[in-house]
Amino acid sequence: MNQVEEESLYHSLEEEAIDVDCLLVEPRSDQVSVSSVWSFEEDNIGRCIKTEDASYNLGVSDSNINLEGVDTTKLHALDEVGVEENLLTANGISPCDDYLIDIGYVDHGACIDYVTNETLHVGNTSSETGFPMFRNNKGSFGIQNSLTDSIPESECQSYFLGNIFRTNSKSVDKFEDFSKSFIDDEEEEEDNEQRNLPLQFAQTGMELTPFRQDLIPNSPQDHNVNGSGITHKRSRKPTKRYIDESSNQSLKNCKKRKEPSSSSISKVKTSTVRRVKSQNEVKPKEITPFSEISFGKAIQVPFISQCPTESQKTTPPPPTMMENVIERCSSGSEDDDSETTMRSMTGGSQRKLHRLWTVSEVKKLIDGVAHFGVGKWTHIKKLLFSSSVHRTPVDLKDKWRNLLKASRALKGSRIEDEQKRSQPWRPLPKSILCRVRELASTYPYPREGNSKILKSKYPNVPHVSFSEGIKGNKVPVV
DNA sequence: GTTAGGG
DNA sequence: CCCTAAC
Repeated sequence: MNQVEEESLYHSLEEEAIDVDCLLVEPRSDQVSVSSVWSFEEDNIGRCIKTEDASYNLGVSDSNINLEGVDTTKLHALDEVGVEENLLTANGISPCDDYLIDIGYVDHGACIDYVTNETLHVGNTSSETGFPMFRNNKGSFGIQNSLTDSIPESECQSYFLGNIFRTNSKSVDKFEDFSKSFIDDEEEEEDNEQRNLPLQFAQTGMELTPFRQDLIPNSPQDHNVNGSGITHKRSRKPTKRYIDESSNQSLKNCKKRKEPSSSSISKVKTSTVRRVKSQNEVKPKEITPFSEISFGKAIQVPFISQCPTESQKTTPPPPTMMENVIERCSSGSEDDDSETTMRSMTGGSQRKLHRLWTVSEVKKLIDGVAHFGVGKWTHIKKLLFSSSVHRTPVDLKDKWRNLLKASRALKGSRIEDEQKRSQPWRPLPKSILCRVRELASTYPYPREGNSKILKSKYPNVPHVSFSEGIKGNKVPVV
């Protein structure tokens, strides 16, 4: 292809890209946008985009949508059947209620997915479609249920067991805990926030980004009309943190616009995020003229350069939501009777949920220390705290440290009854503290009176009383 | 990846 | 609970 041809092609592509961009930034005009997209694609299939791409952007993974048999019927069905029916969950919750009100474009994609994919099955849905709302909590879970309506229940269960608890290889009991925690979980407000995610997500245009990417740089022969055998990596839904940061970002941008001199697109540094490992890279974004000054819309992914030579950066996939899911799943289990949900919002970075240590947890920890010794936090975690996911080995270590402190304090002031008054914040039974003290003498915490405390004293001591019998395997020979 | 220790 | 150095 010579250069002239290339240029003309790029030029036309550029125009069409602009059109699409207009579509993309108007997520609320539901019917129009969807049908327009299809007609657009119908017209330009030869050059610009292949069916797979379109379905990709609409959330259809294994698309039955052909251009010839264009889906007027399907789209009709979409309108007539009623999306809510399709998405109604097994437990009666319709997760799309909220979505459908607000989202429009993205949701239509999702709905098309359901309507057209007659051969949809769980594995496909989960692993390949990457349906943006899937990895969420309740809502997405419900969606998943809806997808599996026609599927044997065992299959669904096996799916969840296989995927959610893949690493831990839990029993079905865990699954029950898991699902229970979805049903009667405690944090309503977080749920609400999460439900709002797709709205913002749609408005940011994040999900729509690949559409334009597919549109621009590829040469015609790259567009496989059949779209067979091409797997796309799909952009994921941004995490809550991402949304927060983006919101802050957009607020900043809005402020800058209001301020007198807003001539240049200032490089707004991302608000200081303490945990850098969540690579939510928020790039400075240009506010498109279409965007309202609202949270989500202000941070739409800009259609930066329509020049095809400049490769557009893909928006970084936000970190997985699995962590959240797992945390939720564990929250229903065992001893989380008293669990405070203090969230300190320090500048956008969220602290981990502060969960008070229950007595049973402390007992387990002490047991573990008695069995494995101090410092074997991962062993203790794996064996005794495997069910409570939110307790990390570091947590165990910290707790043990605090217990030691407490036990020393107890030793100092020998007034046991006044425990409640002197230490109202620690309603630990004195028996436990006594045990901690005993263990502390036998298993001296590293560097904390390490050398002072009886190095010579071999731990054949009476600390066994708590859990009947140490198996004698790991006695710390000092 | 784990642990210790300071914050 | 977070962070980080040290291992």
